Amino acid sequence: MSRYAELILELINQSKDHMTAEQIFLKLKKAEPKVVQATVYNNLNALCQDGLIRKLSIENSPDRYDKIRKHDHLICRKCGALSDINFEDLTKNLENQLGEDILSYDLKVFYLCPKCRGE
Amino acid sequence: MSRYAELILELINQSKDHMTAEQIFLKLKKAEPKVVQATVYNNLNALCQDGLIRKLSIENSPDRYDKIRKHDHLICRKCGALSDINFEDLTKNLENQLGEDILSYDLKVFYLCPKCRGE
DNA sequence: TGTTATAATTAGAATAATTCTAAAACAAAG
DNA sequence: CTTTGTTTTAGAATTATTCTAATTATAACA
Repeated sequence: MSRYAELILELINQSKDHMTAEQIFLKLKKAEPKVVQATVYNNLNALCQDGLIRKLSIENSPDRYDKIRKHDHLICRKCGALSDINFEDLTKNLENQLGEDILSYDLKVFYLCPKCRGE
Repeated sequence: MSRYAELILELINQSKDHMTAEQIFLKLKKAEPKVVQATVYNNLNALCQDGLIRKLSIENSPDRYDKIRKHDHLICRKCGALSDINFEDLTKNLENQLGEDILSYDLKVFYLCPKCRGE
């Protein structure tokens, strides 16, 4: 694995945020001022291919990159705040309904976060 | 609702596909040769805002637009084929786990379609 | 060590998707 | 008819991302 790929993987695994490629680039740049955007994109793609991170596509926002450990996402419809949550695993349930093996699933749950609800 | 908005809404509601803005534009153009891409984007955004359609963001593909009626999506990891499926409604289940009201959820299930599995 | 091969990185152009801007066309209301 | 507001247009602009070709770094080995 390439030098930058390791650093990027570490950044993603250590961050609680769901960073865009741009944010990852800026963060990496602090430690490695010579790095360039294309490198970040290349490595992000490679890491996705290798199954070490996953890409999250979310409406009206650039793609975000996330650790691979299985979890779901909770999103505020109003302010867009995105957080991790662990709902009970649905794999078996979904397989029963589908009647076939599933590889994975992606669950986003929309609600109003306390802050936005309070207004 | 604007002229084109109605036509676009109808196209989406009548199609079984999950069309990109580009595909909708091309389809609409057949009936309305003067229409222009920006108009399609404007109207798609307006329709989303009004809650009449929904936008689907899927990794490595432009956004797609879909009817609003609640359903889930089944996606082949290999060929990317996207189809609708109705899994049992999870709202109550998720609300129990979350302890709060949810507005909606978006569930994508990945598997290998029979064609790709067969290879 | 010098030579060759391979992989990683860079700079910057190119592309794709989408949005913006300002003007033109259209529609409705007085 | 005018005025006012909305919709549509053309095309430029922006954003996110990928591509290309050159450059640099790394490793393999004669």
